[in-house]
Amino acid sequence: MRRLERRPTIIDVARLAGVSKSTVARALSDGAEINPKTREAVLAAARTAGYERNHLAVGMRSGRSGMIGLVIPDIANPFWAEVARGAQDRAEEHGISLLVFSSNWDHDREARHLAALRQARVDGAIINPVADSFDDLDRFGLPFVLIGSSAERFPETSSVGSDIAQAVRLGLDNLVSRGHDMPYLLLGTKARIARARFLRAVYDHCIARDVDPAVLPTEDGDYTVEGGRAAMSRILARHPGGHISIFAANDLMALGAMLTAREQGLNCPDDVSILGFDGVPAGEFSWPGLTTIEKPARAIGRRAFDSLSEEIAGRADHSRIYLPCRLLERGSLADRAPVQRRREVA
Amino acid sequence: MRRLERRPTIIDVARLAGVSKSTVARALSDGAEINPKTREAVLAAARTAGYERNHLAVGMRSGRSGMIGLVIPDIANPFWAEVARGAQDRAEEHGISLLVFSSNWDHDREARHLAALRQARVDGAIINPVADSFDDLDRFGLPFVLIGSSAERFPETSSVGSDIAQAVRLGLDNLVSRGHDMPYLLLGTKARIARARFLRAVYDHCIARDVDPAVLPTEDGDYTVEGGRAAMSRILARHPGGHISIFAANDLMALGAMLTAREQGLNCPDDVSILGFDGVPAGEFSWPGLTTIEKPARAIGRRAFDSLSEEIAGRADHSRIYLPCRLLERGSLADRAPVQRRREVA
DNA sequence: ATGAAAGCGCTAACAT
DNA sequence: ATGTTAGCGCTTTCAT
Repeated sequence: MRRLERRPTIIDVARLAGVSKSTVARALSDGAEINPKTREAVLAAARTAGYERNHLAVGMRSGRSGMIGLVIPDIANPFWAEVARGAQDRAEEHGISLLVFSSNWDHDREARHLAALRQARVDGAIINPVADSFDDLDRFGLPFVLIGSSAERFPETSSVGSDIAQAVRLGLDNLVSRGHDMPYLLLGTKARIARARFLRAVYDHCIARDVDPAVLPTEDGDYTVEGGRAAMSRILARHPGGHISIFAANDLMALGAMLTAREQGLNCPDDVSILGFDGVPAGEFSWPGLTTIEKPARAIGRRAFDSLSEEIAGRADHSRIYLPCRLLERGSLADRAPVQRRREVA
Repeated sequence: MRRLERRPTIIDVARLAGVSKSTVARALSDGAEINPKTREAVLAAARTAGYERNHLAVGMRSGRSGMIGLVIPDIANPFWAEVARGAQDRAEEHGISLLVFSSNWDHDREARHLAALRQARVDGAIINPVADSFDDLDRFGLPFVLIGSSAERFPETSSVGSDIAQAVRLGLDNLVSRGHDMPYLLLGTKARIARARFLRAVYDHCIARDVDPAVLPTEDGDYTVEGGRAAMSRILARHPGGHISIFAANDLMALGAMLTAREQGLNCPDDVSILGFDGVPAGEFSWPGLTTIEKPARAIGRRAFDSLSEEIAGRADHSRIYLPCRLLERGSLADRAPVQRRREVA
């Protein structure tokens, strides 16, 4: 492996192997018609030359860059980081590189990122759109797969997300089986699709269980710890007394509610039961551990990659995939015998 | 903006603007000699043509792909996710795209990722090497910057990390000022550079404070929650009685130790004081909140990008940067008046 | 099964 | 200040 100034190209390899450069190209590409013996010889020559394929040139000529984009709100958010990890794992298995962009819930940044992806000539993208209109995505012009709740807005597109309806059923049924009444719903930011999906799932479940959805006590949050604390304060102020059950639309609000409850001298789970939604790592270390519904973040990333591969290959199923969530029982939910129910109004 | 089958190229723009394609190229590139008026006209033509630069072609011709690589152990780990976020933010400001790879602490995967980066013709890379030899990095052949503890092994290379010595000083001094004796040291995985750096910083600090480092009680962990639990059990078994102070080399072990202490009926911070290291989000929600030393993860990512830019530009400072950490006081450390010290042996 | 030749979209001399 | 020309490294017809 001589140290060259110039990096070796297929021409160098061709010379070394005593063949033409098209033969080298064929040896390098997978399904090409070539004599196995010549291929071996070429590959050996490539090895001794220290040759490495120039993906820029390959991409330019073949129209396949071997890269895909991932556009998520925040790579530092544990949920999205897990999604990224799943996508990256799968991409790696397929020899695909991943370009990662954080949109920061900003419409303009997202648009710029989509443009950057196009200019990088990625083969496709996995996107959690903050855009409320289809415009930017429509203009995207490349194959893509949507992830997360906002996918709901784009019915014509392949998407991968978690099964919110199943998740809410899981949570509510667990609460009921423990002898709880309908919990306070700690909702997320208004106008966010995720909020509407959560609420609709609760409503559907109520109707299926013959409960009047209108009686559901709700409180607005904004998916942050602080929002959870504030909402909890308001719940405490309005609550008539007795055990309080909370179902938060995400873990951060649940954790915030737990902090505020404790500061007010309330014990979780004896006085307050809190059920979260997401499955963030922090829920494992709170006291008590946060019982929550875990979204399959990494699996979402993996499946999104698979769906994107289909899209790129042109096998346009345009599938909408909802992955099931699972309940993580950790101790923030009280076990209330049905007999005790009366006392809770006291 | 007509809908073309073929994506417009500079030739289309040139035709539309009535100039040659080199003029278009000049209008598009930043520091080129061109009449401002023609540039405007060309840019306008590009806009109406719906032209978007092909970065693959640009990269191929100019030798600059406009992409850099980020190789970290695990994008799903909150610390590395923050680093990634910092690097991505800065990259975005400079119009650079980020290729992200998780090495999973695996030597072979890392080597494959470095090869992939070379083949993608990235302009450079930010790397946390798991490699214990310089070989792979030496062969890398592209500008790069090291991040994290392992950088210690490669003195000739630009690196960005946290100032462990300052961090340890911060923690130990705080412990002393609260009236604690030297704490049990909960160390990380043997043979990991990070472990040695931490230990050396403690020793240095001891010597500076005229304490015999040999008396330091240590316990081995492996940077995981489980490792922290196991180590805590051993500490509990060997501890003669009285208040226990723990200084863990990372937050996960600290959190594990906290869980075990509570399970053994010990109160934190009354019976056990625990000091962590990292600043993971979970520490905010434990009970009590974990007092810890926060590493400037996002800033490390940002600075790493800046250093890499220097390397790429050829301004080879080969700087070693250590960013300061800060103490996050959250309640897992007891305030022990000096007078109380005697009781701790009781 | 292999080689020759054309060209992907762009930049960088070199002319003018 | 702008145009002309020659590739960057590769894939892909089209011959042979």
